[in-house]
Amino acid sequence: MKPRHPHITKDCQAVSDILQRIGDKWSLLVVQNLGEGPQRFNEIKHGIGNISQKMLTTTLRSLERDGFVTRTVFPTIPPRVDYELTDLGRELSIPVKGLAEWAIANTGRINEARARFDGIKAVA
Amino acid sequence: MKPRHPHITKDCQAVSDILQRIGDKWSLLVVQNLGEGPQRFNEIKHGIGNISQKMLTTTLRSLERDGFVTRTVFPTIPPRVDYELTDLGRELSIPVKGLAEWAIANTGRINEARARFDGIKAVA
DNA sequence: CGGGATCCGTTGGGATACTG
DNA sequence: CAGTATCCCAACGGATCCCG
Repeated sequence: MKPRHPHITKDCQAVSDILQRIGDKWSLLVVQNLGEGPQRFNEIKHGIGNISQKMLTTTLRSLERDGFVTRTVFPTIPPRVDYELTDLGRELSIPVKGLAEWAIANTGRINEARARFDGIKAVA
Repeated sequence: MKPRHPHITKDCQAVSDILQRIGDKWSLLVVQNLGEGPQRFNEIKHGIGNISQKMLTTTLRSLERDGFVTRTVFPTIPPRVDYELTDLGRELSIPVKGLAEWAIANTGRINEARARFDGIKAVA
């Protein structure tokens, strides 16, 4: 009996699950931008730079749904909408920051490995 | 002057970049499985359970390219191929583990937030 | 200003069949 | 056993237009 992986499968699926949420093309950029404090729609948009309005909307809705950000509407003319990280969002950003630092520190090694691999493939 | 985000954009893109690699549907599952030691193709496949052979191949190639796993072929009949984490792969698994533990611990809160959000939407 | 709706190309990923 | 090759569908994501 005694399988080699008692519970890691379930656990890892939880991780895989959350990673598919925040690991999309924009979620982390948005979270990082909001880490500086509440921001308006276009502030985030300009902070990121090349995100389409559609994807920013979609991403913000998704983050809101998962409880990572709050959305506050001021019924003024013109309308104003502020987005802000929740406690959950800020907690999430902690382990993410750990991964972030590793990523920043090791981007070079990954690119080297990739260049090496592609070089071998090209020769072969 | 003094922009609100001096360097976080670049850094965050590095993170976003790596997350798009290992944040796909299967990479982390594979890494976790290989964390137990070297394994053969079908061992990994069965360890994960519902992954298609195509995606396992693709995922392993990708991880190999980025220098996270090594691929060792034994030219026997029938052929045998072992996959194993590299040092880089094991290093990566450390911050990932941090995120993993957070994910496992907070899956409930995310699901609650989601149920709440969807409940509100349904009423509205 | 902050979106929603629509169209459309690109990519991810599963099923199946074939190969060394 | 460990792939490769092909087909095919669904989801992602950008562009554009419209609305309160």
